[in-house]
Amino acid sequence: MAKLLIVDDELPINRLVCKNLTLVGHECIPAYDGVQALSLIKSEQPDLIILDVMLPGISGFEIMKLLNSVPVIFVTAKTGLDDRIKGLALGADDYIVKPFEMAELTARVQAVLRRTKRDVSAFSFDDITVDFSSRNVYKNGEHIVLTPKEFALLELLINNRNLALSREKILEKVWEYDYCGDTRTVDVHVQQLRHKLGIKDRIKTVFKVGYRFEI
Amino acid sequence: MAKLLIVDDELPINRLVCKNLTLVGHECIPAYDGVQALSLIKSEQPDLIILDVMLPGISGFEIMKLLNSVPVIFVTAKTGLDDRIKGLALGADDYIVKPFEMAELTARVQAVLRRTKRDVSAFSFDDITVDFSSRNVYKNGEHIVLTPKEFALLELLINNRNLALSREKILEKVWEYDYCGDTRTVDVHVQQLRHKLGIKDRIKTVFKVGYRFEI
DNA sequence: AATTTTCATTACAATTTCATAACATCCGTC
DNA sequence: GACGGATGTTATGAAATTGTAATGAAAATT
Repeated sequence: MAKLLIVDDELPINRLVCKNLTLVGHECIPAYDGVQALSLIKSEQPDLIILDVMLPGISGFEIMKLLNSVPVIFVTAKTGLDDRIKGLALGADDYIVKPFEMAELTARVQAVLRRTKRDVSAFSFDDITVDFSSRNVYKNGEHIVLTPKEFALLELLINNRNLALSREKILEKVWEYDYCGDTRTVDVHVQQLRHKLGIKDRIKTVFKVGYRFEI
Repeated sequence: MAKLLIVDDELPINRLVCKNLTLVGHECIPAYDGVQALSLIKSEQPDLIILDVMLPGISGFEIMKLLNSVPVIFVTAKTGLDDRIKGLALGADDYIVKPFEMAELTARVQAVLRRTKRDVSAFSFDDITVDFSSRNVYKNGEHIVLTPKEFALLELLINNRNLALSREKILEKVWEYDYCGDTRTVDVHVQQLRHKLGIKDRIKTVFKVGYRFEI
């Protein structure tokens, strides 16, 4: 999960990009012109900027000249070679030409985030942070040690937050598919999670069904 | 300026790429198939690899899976979205589609080299210094002798610090790609590193998964 | 060829995980 | 409020996983 600044003056495109990148877990801040972008870069300190070249007022190229260390993916309608080279020469981390497929944009975003080490595939709620890439969990900055089953269960709950998960479903996903154990096993692990994380009301019991992680 | 490995089985293209990149001041080493590429990566330790996907023998994708920290620019004739995403997901630093203009390739090479500029030929933590260029390790100024496997493992851990690395991933990267050994081998080498470097708590075990180097 | 070094494998010890059981408490229904 | 089933809580021992040291084969060096 990373904080992204989406700079594009075309409202529908900006919306679409934001929506898609939010869906894969990022926080997206839209900006619709160069001046707004510069101000948001200062105040929000995004991890990555997706920057349209053609902007009212200050152009994308000029914005990039003012940047220092923030990674940038350039977006433009121009397919001319000069523009691409200009973008890369200015220090862009990547370049994508309109019209582009959303899948390609998200792939490029992930690639840039990975190599600039700015991606923190983490999930936070209350005073708890779950870092999936390092498999660490913190509560108030303090490290919480989870066993493999506990971590897998927490991961499942987070990925299906606000959904009621049946014990059977949980068994199927966290344990082996054909595992034929007591469903009470699930209960015990849920209690363990509640205890270790100190969250009583986030993991709700759905009577006669299973559990639901509410956020 | 930099040492580049050009991997392409089509002789004229390989020649052309080499020629152009040599003209802008790089040292170019050509490779014409996957096996040759792997061997040259080991012996020459290039700063950047330009990698064609379609190769006789081992594919470009498979080569990339085995790489650790060397930057890669993918070259392919396929314009399909899947291939592009696959390349980026595997950790490619850039992607270029045939046929491409030489000016664009050289621009992308410069861009990748600029942002991967490895000014850190050494890595230090606690009382330990790891010098990657000379492959020396010091603890309190005292020289620590590491075997090749141990050094490769340490390098992998440092390059992926604060990430949970699975035993399979470690085997894949440090050992040969088709090596089919006991995963306990990884454990033994990790213990050896912990012992030699005198770091017990830096290399954490991630139960049921593998290890994580914390810094 | 002899010596040294590297390293995969093995066996066993130490540790961790986790399913189960046993009992306590809660919930909905009557 | 009483009942029965469902869930919360805690403890325990077996099983799985990892730590450790030793061994001998293979590779590298002399």
